[in-house]
Amino acid sequence: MSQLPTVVDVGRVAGVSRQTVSNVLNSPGLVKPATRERVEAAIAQLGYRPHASARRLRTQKSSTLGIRLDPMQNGISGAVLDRFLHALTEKADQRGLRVMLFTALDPEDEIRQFKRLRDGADVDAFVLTATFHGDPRTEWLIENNVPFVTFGRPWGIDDMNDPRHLWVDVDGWSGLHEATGHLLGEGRLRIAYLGWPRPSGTGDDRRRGWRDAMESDGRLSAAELDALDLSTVDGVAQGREALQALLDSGTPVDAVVCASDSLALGALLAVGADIPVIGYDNTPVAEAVGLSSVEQPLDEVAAGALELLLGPTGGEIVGWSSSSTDPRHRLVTPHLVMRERSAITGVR
Amino acid sequence: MSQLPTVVDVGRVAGVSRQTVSNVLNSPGLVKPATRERVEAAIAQLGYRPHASARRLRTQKSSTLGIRLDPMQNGISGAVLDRFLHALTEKADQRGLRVMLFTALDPEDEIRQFKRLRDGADVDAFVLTATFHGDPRTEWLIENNVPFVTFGRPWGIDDMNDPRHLWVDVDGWSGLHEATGHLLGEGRLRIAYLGWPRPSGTGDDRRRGWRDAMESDGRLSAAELDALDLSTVDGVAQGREALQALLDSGTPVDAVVCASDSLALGALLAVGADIPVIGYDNTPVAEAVGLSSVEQPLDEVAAGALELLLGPTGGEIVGWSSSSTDPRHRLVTPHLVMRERSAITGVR
DNA sequence: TACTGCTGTTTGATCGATCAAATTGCGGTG
DNA sequence: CACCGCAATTTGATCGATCAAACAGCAGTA
Repeated sequence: MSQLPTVVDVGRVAGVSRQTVSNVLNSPGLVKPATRERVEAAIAQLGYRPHASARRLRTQKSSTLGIRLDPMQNGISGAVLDRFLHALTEKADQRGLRVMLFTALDPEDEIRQFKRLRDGADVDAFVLTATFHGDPRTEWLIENNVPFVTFGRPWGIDDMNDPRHLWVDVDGWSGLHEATGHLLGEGRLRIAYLGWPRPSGTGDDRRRGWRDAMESDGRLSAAELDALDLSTVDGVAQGREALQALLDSGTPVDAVVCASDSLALGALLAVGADIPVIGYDNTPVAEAVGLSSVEQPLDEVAAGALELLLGPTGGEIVGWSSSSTDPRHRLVTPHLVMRERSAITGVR
Repeated sequence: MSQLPTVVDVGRVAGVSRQTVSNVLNSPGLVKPATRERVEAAIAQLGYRPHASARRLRTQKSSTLGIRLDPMQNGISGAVLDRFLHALTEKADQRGLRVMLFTALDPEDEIRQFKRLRDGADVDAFVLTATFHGDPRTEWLIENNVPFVTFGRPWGIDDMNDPRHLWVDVDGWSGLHEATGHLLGEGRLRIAYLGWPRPSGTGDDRRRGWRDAMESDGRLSAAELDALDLSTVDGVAQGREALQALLDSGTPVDAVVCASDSLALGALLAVGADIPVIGYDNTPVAEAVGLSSVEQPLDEVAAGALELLLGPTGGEIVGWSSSSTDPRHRLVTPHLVMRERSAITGVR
């Protein structure tokens, strides 16, 4: 007992050869229906499972994605990566792929890990998060012909449409545009934007969403908008200070939209309950304190990443050269989650 | 070019056979030093990496740990699991192990995944989080002789010392005991405990830490302690309400210690800036708002889990039957992180 | 009859490593 | 000098699957 069954065992029970069993699993179309049923019955009877390592050795494919787990994302928003990771694992599972983790100290070290995992045939594609301009990682992957997809668009103009660079991203512009529009629709006029210092790919994109919504509303002048456009590094205390400074300057504020939940929480502490604040990322904290926020549909992001990598249905990683008509990237639209702010309301 | 080098290639360059190369990698003691150096030079020159799948096929070991990524931990504290995951990945890397993720809908489904991953030789040990009394998962793993370790002690009395059940946990009693002691040392007397409803393994353990510290202080009666002992389901709003109710009842409170950062944040909102509050888990939120908290040393937990599984140094998973003198579990002591509460102070 | 074309199935070789057994070299001993 | 024991290294077999090519069976065609 106890020895796991192999294709040979299944073949013996079903009265066919190894290869036929293999065909039932991998190319069912080749096998006569009657035979296929017999084999399938034998598989069920023996509880046969293909031996992943043996298959990988032969096919030189691991059916595994590698993803770097960051040492600790910046404060509150780290949760976003984790939710993405979960969504990715789930979607990958559905396609028969596994997700393997690794850590790295810096981009160079990460490249070293790429090499290690690729050479050991541990993974056959990578999912990257948080790419930046002139990222050495994507360059290396492209040069070495390793399939990958990034969560986050490449912010350099050249890279953006490089067909070898697959990417998925959330449309921050749209998120802030919607949030701002919602507040305008509620009759708020002087809506401030609390974001990060320029230049910041994601940050500037979100800022643009706010600004465009405000400009198409048209009631505030460019100068007035400039006054409502705040920048500070991410953090609750920083957000609070930035907004406090604005209020102290005497500028009236009807509402605030933010580039992150950390900033939003800070803003909330500064403005109190009567002025609506909308954050970004819809982190657990936002939910906990009842803060409205822009939710990134990470399920869609994960599904999109896999679709770019594998095509709409497949479970085979073929690399960027598959079909030149396939889409190369996908922009996912976030949506607004409005809340009553019950937990913090009434604090002051 | 482009074909990855194999043991044969390395052997050719070094002027030895495959097996000698293999020995250099796996049993260096068998190889004459001079030969070993030649082989190592060849390995470096060719950039040789052993093919993980080939090795696994032969040895029937995957050098991979499986861990379930939960659908979304309860609110704020989800971050704890994520930090553990990171620590685990890092420590596993150091021992040449990989971490593979999977998802499951419920314990039964998780067992199905165990089977799948084990049969496919994808992983050879599992790390479980959040075990509960009479957990079918640990039972299945024990019965089927699959090595595993849990983060979280089994709360059933029988299971606690089952030598086949390896576990690591954080000493919540000690964490609350220290937090309470710290506040007592600062001259606070009427320290409330805000925790979860009984019965809760972790929750009751933490409560006991507070209670023991208060009792050995001795200045409050049992009845007074009972009045300061609060229970509510986890959440910011719930924590705030529970504490508000206590204050409304006229009971004076000098400080609050909590079973979670969510509850602590709620408490903080209820009591304001002058009364110190200490949370649990030291989540990013606690850091963001400047809340004191009990930090779980997840590095130690992860390292401990691997040590139980593999022994102090090894990279081989041997299962629970290794040596009967090895330790079966480990209790890690958390430590207090005190903060000034700069972000929330002054809100009221 | 012999030959072609097709479908369904089987056999031989292979992926890259390790295990187990065989082999070589060599100093020591009766 | 033949032989033993030991250390260092090599050779043959194997892990479980898939690929590539061969093969059997059968219909259609000349």
